[in-house]
Amino acid sequence: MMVTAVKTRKRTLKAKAPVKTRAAILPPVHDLPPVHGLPVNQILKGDCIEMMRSLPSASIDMIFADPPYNLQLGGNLARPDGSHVDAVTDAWDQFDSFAVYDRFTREWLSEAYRLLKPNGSIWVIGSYHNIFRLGTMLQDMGFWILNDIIWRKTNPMPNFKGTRFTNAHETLIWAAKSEKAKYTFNYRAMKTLNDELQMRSDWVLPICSGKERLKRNGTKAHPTQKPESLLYRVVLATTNKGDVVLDPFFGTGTTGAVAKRLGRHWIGCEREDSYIEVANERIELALPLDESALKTMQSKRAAPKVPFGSLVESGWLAPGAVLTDKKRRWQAIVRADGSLAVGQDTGSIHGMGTKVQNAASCNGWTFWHYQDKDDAKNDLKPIDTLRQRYLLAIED
Amino acid sequence: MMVTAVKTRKRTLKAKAPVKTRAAILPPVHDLPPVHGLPVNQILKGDCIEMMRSLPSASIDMIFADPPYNLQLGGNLARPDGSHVDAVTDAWDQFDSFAVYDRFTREWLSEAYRLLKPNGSIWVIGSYHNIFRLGTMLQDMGFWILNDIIWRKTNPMPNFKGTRFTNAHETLIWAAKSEKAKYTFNYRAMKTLNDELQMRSDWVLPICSGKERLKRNGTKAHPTQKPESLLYRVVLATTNKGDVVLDPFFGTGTTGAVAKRLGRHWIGCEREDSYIEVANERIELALPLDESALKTMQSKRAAPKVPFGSLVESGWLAPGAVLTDKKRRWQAIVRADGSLAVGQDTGSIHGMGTKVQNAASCNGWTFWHYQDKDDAKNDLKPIDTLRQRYLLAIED
DNA sequence: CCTATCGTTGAATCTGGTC
DNA sequence: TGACCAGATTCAACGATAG
Repeated sequence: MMVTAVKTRKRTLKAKAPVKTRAAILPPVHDLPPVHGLPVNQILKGDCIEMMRSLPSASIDMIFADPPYNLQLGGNLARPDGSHVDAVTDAWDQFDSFAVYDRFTREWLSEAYRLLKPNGSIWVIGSYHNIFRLGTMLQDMGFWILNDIIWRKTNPMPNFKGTRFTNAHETLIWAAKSEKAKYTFNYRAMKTLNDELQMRSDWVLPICSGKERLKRNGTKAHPTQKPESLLYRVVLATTNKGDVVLDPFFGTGTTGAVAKRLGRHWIGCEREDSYIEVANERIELALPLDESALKTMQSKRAAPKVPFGSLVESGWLAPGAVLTDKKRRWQAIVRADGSLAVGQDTGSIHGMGTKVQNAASCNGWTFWHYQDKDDAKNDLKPIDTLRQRYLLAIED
Repeated sequence: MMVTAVKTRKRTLKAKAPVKTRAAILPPVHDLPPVHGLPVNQILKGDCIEMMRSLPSASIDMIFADPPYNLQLGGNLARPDGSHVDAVTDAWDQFDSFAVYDRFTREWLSEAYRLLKPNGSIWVIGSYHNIFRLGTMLQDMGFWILNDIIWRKTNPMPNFKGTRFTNAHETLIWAAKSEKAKYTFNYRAMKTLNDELQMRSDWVLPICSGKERLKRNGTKAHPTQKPESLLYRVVLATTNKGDVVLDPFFGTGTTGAVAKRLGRHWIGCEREDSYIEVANERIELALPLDESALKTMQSKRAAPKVPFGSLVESGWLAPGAVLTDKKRRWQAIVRADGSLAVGQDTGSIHGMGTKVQNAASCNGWTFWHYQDKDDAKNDLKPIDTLRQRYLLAIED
């Protein structure tokens, strides 16, 4: 079996281009010592299992794998405005059964196990369609799970038909090769990145869009391109400078681009020519992360928004409680879902405030009041004071 | 095999207690129709698998299960043949203990599958130690996963050693009994609860602490008591009033307390006397919500259907009236039979909306607009507002 | 140049009743 | 069981265009 190494174009060639790119102007940032016996900083073209078999055992420091999710989609899906949703229907995501998917998974995970150094670690990412199978198989193969990480998307696609909860996250699993392994975890770097608080297992990051999203002929080059901010955190947390990172499902090369920026070696496996081409161009141009990408890496410390319903389900205000305005002109009953009922009319705290006053708008938090039982005087307090207390209670 | 029903104490008994509880003073608010052939609103004392075997097939609307997941951590673990399993030291033992855990899981999940009604659904909760095995087994048994939900803890325990990411979440899986099942999802109630945004798959809720955390002799009564807010959302989202909710790992009865409050029947399985005692006391004190508070915002799907023709024959819209789309690109004439005419073409409000836009489908109620005479500004309103008024008018 | 509005789009297991 | 059709259903971010 032949390994075809598709090298990224040489910097010297790029410098002759008529328009100087920033990559051509800037000096190379890292000067890493070479790695012997490994085809580093290349894309290996071909089936990932075969490509991995061509590499020597115990040679890789970290593996990041974004395998097919095995989505099992029904027919076409339309948005409420009638437009068509461009779904992931590529051949590479089609498997006949869980058994077929499991066999495929076991094969590439076996190679991953062999390739990892004893103290190396692996990351896999998936959704509920496949992540449970990945996790089970990791455990059965002797990997030792260190964390499951939730990527909470700030801007997920909604559930257009209102049939389920909005699927607003993906799950990553981080595992060592054994229970006793001395894996790399850059605790200090993570804490710094997170405003001096321990980095948690839930990461709030936007999906990959805008200028970061790679395009070919005006359409997305890859259906499931991951954001660089996600890989940045993964690579920074669990590798050291000069380490070798392997991505068996390289796609458009997010892992390679981030590894290059952070001074790590990378190896990618990819079958599709079109992805390889895009990835090589991208990595060649890889620069220090741009402003917007850096910004998303910092934690967001803004106070969380509190839906009125949270007060109800957390028991701060019981369904059935009576709210009034400050002058007790109107009464409203709190209902189980956090809506208010005024006579036959129902709606949100803001909507009902607007309605009873026949106003253009209304801030329900300050308009509606409740009677505090602990208060001897029959004073009314705006429900906003409950929100303040709730915020204090849930504060980290 | 005997089923021991440990009933919650009767209200009349409670009334004789020296200290009157709130539950004793208030009249019972719900009057749920009885459920025949099921020991509802009781704790079944004993092994959960045996208890579940005593219940009839296809009798349960929703199952919430918080199974133990410390089995592989070196506690006393017995193989099915009774022999002792040594503490987990290597991958083989680890695999061995997973096999035991899997067998246990398969047994109670089989019973859960049998007990669920065809359109019922199941919730399981766990951490990375066991959730992947639960998810895989659910899929292998034919359950159809609807969502995985992340309970994002606002106040998790820090990782004291700084060796990993702070484990700040737990994972829930929500699954139907089959792909085609018509499961219950109260979309509108969830949207209302979340300030008019779709409820997402990541839920931010505090852990159970403070006054809610049940104590015995000054220490926590149960090591993993779940917050009521979590169960509140689960029960409100995926059951209807009067449904039967089963919790095979009842513990201190959070599921029962919330079910009672929300007007659902509950059944709990629990082995430990101390938990049963605490749970019964707690549920006895839980206050059911009254009818009006229990009501939630209804989706249009649940509202009675209004044929467009009804608006015409009731005089809300005269034959000959002119409808347009929002941007006045197309005009349609209302005809006496409730059909629309656009030029020579005629059809339903939906059909004509579809046709003029050359779209795949169209909701005529929101597409077609009329001009309100009472409105001084020449604003167009969707004919859906007429339907809303009609619905209010015919409501008694 | 700034702001408002409109159109587009993203790993999605995405309707239900009747004939 | 499949075809038909009434009708319910979306959030955040980005880019282009208009004012």
